[in-house]
Amino acid sequence: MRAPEPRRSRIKISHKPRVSGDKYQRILDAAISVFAEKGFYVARVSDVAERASVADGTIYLYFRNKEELLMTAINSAFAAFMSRARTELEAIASPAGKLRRLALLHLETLGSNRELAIVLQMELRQSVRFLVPFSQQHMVEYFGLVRAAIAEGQKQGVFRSELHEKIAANCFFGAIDEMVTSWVLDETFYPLSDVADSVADIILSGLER
Amino acid sequence: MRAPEPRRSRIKISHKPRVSGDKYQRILDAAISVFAEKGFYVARVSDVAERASVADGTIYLYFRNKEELLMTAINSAFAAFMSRARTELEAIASPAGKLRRLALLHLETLGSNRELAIVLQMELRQSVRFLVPFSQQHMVEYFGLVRAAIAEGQKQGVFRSELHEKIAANCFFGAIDEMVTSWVLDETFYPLSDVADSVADIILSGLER
Amino acid sequence: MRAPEPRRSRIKISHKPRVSGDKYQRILDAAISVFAEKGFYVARVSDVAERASVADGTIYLYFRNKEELLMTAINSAFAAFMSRARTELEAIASPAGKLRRLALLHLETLGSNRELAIVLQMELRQSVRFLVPFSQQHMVEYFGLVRAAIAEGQKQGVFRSELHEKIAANCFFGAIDEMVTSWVLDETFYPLSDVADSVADIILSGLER
Amino acid sequence: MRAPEPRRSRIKISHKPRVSGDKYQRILDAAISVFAEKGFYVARVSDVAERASVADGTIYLYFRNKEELLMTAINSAFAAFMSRARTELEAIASPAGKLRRLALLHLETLGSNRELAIVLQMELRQSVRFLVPFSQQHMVEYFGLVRAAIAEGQKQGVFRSELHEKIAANCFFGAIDEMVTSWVLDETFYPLSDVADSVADIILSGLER
DNA sequence: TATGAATGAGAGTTCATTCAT
DNA sequence: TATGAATGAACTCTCATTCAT
Repeated sequence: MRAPEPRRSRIKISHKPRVSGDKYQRILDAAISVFAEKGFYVARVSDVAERASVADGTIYLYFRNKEELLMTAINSAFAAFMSRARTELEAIASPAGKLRRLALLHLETLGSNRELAIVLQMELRQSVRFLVPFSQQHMVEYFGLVRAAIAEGQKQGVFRSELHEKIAANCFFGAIDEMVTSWVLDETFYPLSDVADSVADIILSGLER
Repeated sequence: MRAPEPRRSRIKISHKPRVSGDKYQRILDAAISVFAEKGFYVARVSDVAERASVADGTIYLYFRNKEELLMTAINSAFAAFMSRARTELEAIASPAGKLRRLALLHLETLGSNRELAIVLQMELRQSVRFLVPFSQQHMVEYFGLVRAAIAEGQKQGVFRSELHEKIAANCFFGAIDEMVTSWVLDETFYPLSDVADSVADIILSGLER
Repeated sequence: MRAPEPRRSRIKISHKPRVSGDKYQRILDAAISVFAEKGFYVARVSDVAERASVADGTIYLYFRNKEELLMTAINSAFAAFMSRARTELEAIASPAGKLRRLALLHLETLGSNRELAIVLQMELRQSVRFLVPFSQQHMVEYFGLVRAAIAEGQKQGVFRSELHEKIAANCFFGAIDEMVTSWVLDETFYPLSDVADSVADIILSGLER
Repeated sequence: MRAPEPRRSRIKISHKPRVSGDKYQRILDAAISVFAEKGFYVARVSDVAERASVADGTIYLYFRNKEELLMTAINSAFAAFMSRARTELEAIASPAGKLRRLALLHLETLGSNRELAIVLQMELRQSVRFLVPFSQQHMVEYFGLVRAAIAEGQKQGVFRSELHEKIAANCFFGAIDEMVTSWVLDETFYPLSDVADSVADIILSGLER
């Protein structure tokens, strides 16, 4: 994902490496960090600016408003995850293997970026309700991967066919998601990815005939 | 839970039936309703007052501030649920039966009170992070019920003993929780309790040896 | 014109004399005064609040925003003038007498309230262009009085009938208006109403056959 | 009026034809246009820059600040008008003829440049109050022409000598000015210069003995 | 000369909370 | 107990101006 030109600027061709790209990413990182720490509504735009070592006004060169800053932060993180997930899952044949891989990927990704995990657990949920359906789209995509694997497993006869595919997907996602939540709230920062196998084990046992 | 005296009241013995209890509960109901609709931060105290047909200032006779209003609303709802859950579970012997009953109770309760469901899904999570550990306590209690049932099942040999009890509890809770979330976000309001069996089925199959 | 209830308040019946009316008028007066001194755009809302001895937020109990504050200030002043003008002109039979009276009234009113004069000279003009056609309406009414008198004079044969009524009205108004402007800009505060006769004399001589 | 060197330019002798003059004038034109459209305070410097196809910063090479940009724009337009007016009036002998010519010139000039008319009607007035007495000077000069003609007419006995020369000048100017204002606000863009004769007729009749 | 990304002071406005009634 | 007008701290966002390139 390329850092865009500042919003107000007219297009210009520059021979020197852009520094703005740097700023754009710094603001995004600072946003994740600050929103994770304080929550979207409690965080002030100037907190983000300060953490990004940027003037308040600079943020508005890149983002229309505070909300867009949150959305962009969430989306770019989510998009990166989905792109990786899609690629990795393609290489795996068995539905169970796919789900197992997805669980690991999910927990690894968030387990290695606690701030992002917090923002996704807390703010994404809010944004799904209130803000643009933009972010809802990501969840739909994610669930798409899960449901496809489950449906395929049912067709192949390895998963119980009497289960409703959507309910099963919710159980799968919910179980993983709750691991993240409890990890986020936990004081002792054990490696989140360690539990991936256990979770996958329970859910897959529940799905398999 | 008893409706308390307004905070600032001077000591006074009244022979008239309390109308304050009425107002107290109306404010609490209005709070759930408004917070569900707009979210805690977007909702204004005056919105709650208006929905409760009460003056803005009246709210501060019963609650120290906006935050306490949220906490109290969440807690009173949660306490009611936990009290019922505890009672009902006592009457059930088998660990699997307990979990099955809990799933149904959880989904029935929230499925019959959408606004409450929304507040718990969205605001409880936030409050667990930021506000008093007060609300965290409830979660701990809830998980206590789940973990006790799982541990008992393992001791009885009906649940696989190699599973980490806490992880299993997370899977159970997460699966149910995600059903609520997806129901809350779903446009089509199907009866949430209908899925209780399916969810319990998947998770229990995953737990049972 | 009655001072309205604060905007946010729910209707309430009070037996005590309202103090808010006091505040409403104080804010309006302060607005005229501050806008006269600094101009609408340079004046800060907090300047108005300070001059009215009121908190910043109080202004927003009575006015939706800064612009509405200006509009209301202008309109209430203008409405008072127009109401008086209409009444007085009714009592006068001859068209020339009416115009002469109007000139005096105009110059007396503004000459005795320099701040109002400034706001009308400077801000009304702007508002006529940019803001609601609300304020334009007032000008149309004023010109209505002038044009009616001119038309009547032409019908009676005392004013030259070859003159375009609208152009004549513009000359009349423009001459008076310019007297106000030059008085507003002048350092020496001579009584503005003193020049009413001279101005009326010149214009009426120009109109009469 | 010569386009000056950009303010911060280092001394340098250039053999190439000046393009800067081009930019200087483009900025001035853009300023008139944008200020006419939005008003001085609502217009942003970047609006002017955009309309002049120039970078924001470039404007500050030629003008100290936004205010100076307005003042210069007004002054250069006014100066051009005054220079032409002075020349033309010299060639006319009779005071009445001079005033008649001035009315036509005024209405022709503004009638053929609506944007300039708007800026002068709206912004000049403001600037006369708040900004440098710089612009006031122009008005004084203009009035000087009018008053000289009136005084001369009184000396020659063609204008009524009992009239106060300054009041008469105000009537003359106010009448013309109001024609411009009403034309500016009017939707139907009739030729402004067409009314010059009528206006001059009314005022001169008022002045003549 | 020219650019436009960056700055940051400062504006309008909101709203949780108070307190006189 | 109850009210709601009043408060003012604090927020988001704008935009004139600067300066490194």
